[in-house]
Amino acid sequence: MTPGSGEQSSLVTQGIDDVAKAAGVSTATVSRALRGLPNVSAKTRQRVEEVARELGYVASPSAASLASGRTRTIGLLTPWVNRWFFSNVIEGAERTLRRVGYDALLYTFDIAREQPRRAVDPSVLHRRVDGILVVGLPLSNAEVASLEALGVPLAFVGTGRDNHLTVRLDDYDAGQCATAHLISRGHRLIGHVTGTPDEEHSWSPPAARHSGWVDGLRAAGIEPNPGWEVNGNFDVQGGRASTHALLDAHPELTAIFASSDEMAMGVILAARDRGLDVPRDLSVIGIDGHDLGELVGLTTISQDASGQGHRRPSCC
Amino acid sequence: MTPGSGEQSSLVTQGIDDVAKAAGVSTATVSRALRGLPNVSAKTRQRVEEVARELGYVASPSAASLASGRTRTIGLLTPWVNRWFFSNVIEGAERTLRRVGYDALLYTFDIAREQPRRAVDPSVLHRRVDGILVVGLPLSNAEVASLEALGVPLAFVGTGRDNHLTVRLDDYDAGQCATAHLISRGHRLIGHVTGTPDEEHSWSPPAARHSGWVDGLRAAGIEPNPGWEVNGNFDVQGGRASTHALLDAHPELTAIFASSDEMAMGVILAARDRGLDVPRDLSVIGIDGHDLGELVGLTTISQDASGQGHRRPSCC
DNA sequence: CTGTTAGCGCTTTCAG
DNA sequence: CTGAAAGCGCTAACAG
Repeated sequence: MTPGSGEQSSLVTQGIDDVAKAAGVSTATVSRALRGLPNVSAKTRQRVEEVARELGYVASPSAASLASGRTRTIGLLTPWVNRWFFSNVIEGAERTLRRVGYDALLYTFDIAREQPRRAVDPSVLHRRVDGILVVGLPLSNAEVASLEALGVPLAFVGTGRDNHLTVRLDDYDAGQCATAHLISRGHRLIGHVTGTPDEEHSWSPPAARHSGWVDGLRAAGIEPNPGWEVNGNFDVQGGRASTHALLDAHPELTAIFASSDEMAMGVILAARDRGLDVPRDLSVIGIDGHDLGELVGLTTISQDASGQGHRRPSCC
Repeated sequence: MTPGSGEQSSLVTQGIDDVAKAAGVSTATVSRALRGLPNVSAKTRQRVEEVARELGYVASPSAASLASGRTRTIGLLTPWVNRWFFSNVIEGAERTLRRVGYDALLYTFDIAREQPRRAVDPSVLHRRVDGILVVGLPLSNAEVASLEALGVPLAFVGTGRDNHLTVRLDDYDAGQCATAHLISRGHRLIGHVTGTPDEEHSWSPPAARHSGWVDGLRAAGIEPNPGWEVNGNFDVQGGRASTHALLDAHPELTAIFASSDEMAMGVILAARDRGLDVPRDLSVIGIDGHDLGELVGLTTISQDASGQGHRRPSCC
């Protein structure tokens, strides 16, 4: 017996030869006809398509990949799927990819649990994808290099440097804008809840937003106190816990700029825990445009996340 | 030239033969050694592993799939990824699958936009996955049958009938419980915001929760008024809009049970729009255990979504 | 325990 | 425009 010949119990799977035989043409012609290649006469193509439909023929993706070297699959690298920004980008990307005939393979890397997190292992992507979309995952130079060594196009959304295909917010600008907004409302003592900060990547979203905050304050003649910033880990509970720490140390703060809406909601929760009224006692601003922001009176700088997932140029 | 021989520019890709040659064994032995099969001596395995590592060898998934008939990939079928329940299940499932060496392929079907939605097309999954996990997507009998015809294991989370491998909440019970809770607080005029209702599937989560609401009311001697229920489309804005319609028609309602936390938040937004205080003027209860529920004083019946994604038995 | 060998089911030259 | 044929890179009998 040869491998792989175990027939699927409930289904007689048709191969390209069956179609060729039934249509009275060669397998090469079937292949060309079904993939819409030129060099096939209209009537031949039509007959092949008809026969294929009758037989319920669907090409084997593994066989096609092996023979062609293309997988018609894009790898989605992301730290989380259950966060607002990420799930929206992923959903937008998957829909767009499927529309153009590509599959979306999901790879998550939890960057919050382990610090420093384990490096992205490119080997799982080896010969498995035709392209890689990195969603909101700040990578080290070594990681980028290892991904590039895979020899497939690499694109970024929400993070990534100028030398790559990138769709992202101007994070520096957003941070500055948020800070300026609070200053315009009369605040001068403005705290900052950042995501996972890492000194290595000055271009990562939290780092850029942080710089925006620093420069926004300085532009108003305020020298940011390093003690005014805490790490909220990009989630609600992290934002809440870090805000408590922040306000314990600096009860004088009258406003807080959080790097994401989810952390901003944590800030609001913490404020409530402490009996503070938002925005009377404490103003809060975030970044994202989270659907639930309105529910809690959150001010936010919004970004079109699913649009960003969509906007990725197809890589072929 | 043969197909697929286009070398990746930046990388000389090693094949199994290179490893075999370098290790002084046959390709079959390399294959066995690297996959951890028995019938390989410890020292041979060790040498093969070492050589493979040195050469940076990673097997081609398409070649392995074609030869073995297995893809080591599970298809995740879901209507959305940007909703609380779904993203949590997907994230849990992806992590668990990767840990056991499986890839997660994402397939979304937007069931809200089109009514009735287009049927799930099984051909995209044909020979592409070793198993299918349906996440919160109520399928028709015909769809289930077409998926089963693929000849791979099928599992459900959040929906699915008893005759399948299923992980889900007891939705009927949850609906009854939520209703009973409101009744115990003295409410008798209790509205219901459901998700996408479809008469065909009495076992779908919204339908079962709806039944729980009906029976919960009846158990207290209250006859549910069909006008007390509206469709909130499982999202915040849908919950909000439908609540306005509901309260326009039935301002006498003092409590609302929503089939999901996201819709419940929409209910709260609508209440605020109308100047109603929650819970003084209107009590609201949802189902999910959404992280943000606390922020708005939402009562909820929680379910461990990422745990449900994890709990799927591996299919091999 | 290990090697030999025949495919898995396609795609792509190359020749007509 | 179409067919023949040679692989793509592995896995799984089978024989030793």
